[in-house]
Amino acid sequence: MRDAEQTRQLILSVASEEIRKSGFVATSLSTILSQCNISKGALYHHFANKLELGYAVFEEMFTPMFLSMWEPAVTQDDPIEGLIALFSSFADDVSCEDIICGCPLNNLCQEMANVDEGFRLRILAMQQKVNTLIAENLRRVSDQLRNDIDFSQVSYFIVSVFHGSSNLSKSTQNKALFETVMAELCRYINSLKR
Amino acid sequence: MRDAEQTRQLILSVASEEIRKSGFVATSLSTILSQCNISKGALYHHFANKLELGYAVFEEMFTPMFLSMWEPAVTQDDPIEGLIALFSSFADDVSCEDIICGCPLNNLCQEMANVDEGFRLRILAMQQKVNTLIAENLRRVSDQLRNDIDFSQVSYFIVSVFHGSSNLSKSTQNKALFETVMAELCRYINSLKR
DNA sequence: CTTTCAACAGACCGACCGGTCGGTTAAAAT
DNA sequence: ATTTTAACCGACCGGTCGGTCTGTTGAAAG
Repeated sequence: MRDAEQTRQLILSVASEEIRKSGFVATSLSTILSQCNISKGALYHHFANKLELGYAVFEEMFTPMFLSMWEPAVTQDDPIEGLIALFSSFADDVSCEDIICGCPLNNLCQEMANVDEGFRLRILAMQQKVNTLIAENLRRVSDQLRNDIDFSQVSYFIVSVFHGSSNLSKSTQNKALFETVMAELCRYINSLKR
Repeated sequence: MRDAEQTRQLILSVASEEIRKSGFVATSLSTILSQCNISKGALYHHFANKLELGYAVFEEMFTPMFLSMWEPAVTQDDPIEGLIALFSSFADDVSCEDIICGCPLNNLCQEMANVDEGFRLRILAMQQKVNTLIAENLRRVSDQLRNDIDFSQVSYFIVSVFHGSSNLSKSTQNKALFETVMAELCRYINSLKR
């Protein structure tokens, strides 16, 4: 009957979904508890406090999510085509609900970076990891690209567009705006080729 | 002695600064009251509730701020040079504290667009106004630009980069990253020329 | 001088928050 | 069969929040 690890995973799963939808602060423990059908005692048996739960969600749920999104796109033979395919398919496949929620990394950065150092450092590490991932894979095919490219700069630029557009789209509640910006982003990425 | 309008402006001023720094939800009325040295009765004499205060801050403080930032840049003779000058000077002049706070429009969009319809519609209107402003002024000089440009798309793209980069920079707590992305943005804008 | 009312003061309220703690239960170890 | 303890329960706590309401005050109008 009792399975501590399963309970822990249930908490992480429900908490990550709730944080994704409502943010960290707005997510109340009581909401998580009722969705999990567990008591407050159970939650505090597995996590020291709300902040530690948030860190666990970031590390065990969000981090794999980010990497599984960016990594396949840039590690393939042609990272340029990989990124274009990623953004194109993203614009096609993303649900209206996802648009409303936005990217969890971007959301948490905005909400928590100034509030909690633990979150800030985790977010920073993740951003740098993504940036390195993109930059190094672009450098890998630098012979196919213009020779005036600052790979790190371009990489941060790309991520900025992605996060900025997903944020902009929150006010329209539909993905039309997101698709528009992604189209321009693909055009930009294509212009990196020599 | 008593000056109702002055009190109202004081409240708006303190509230806008606090919302800019901490967001709408995290800004408590007690903080505003103590900074204004007024009572809760005074605040509720001028504003029906916290939400109405937030709307007033958006309309009377933030909206003029946004317009005064974007308008002069694009309405000048050469909007391309205007935008580049804007982003360059912004990267130079912005304080570390401003970076940490981020753009109020972007912040409110992220925080409130999914939570309150009143905020969402106001933010949406502002975004569309800025987009129209940029797009129409680019179209004005379209003879100097490439002929394959979708002005609205490019305009949303530019704003996305700006907001995305100011958000990214929150995790680093310094403006180096912001400067980097602004540099790439200026390069992108230059590439619009024919 | 008196009246009137906008402008303000601040005690108070219920709701909700994260967190604590003593008690219970189920299952593994002996 | 008994003991032990990890896993879980849920009542309770202090604190903060937005919001209400009664009362006071100052200045303008009559």
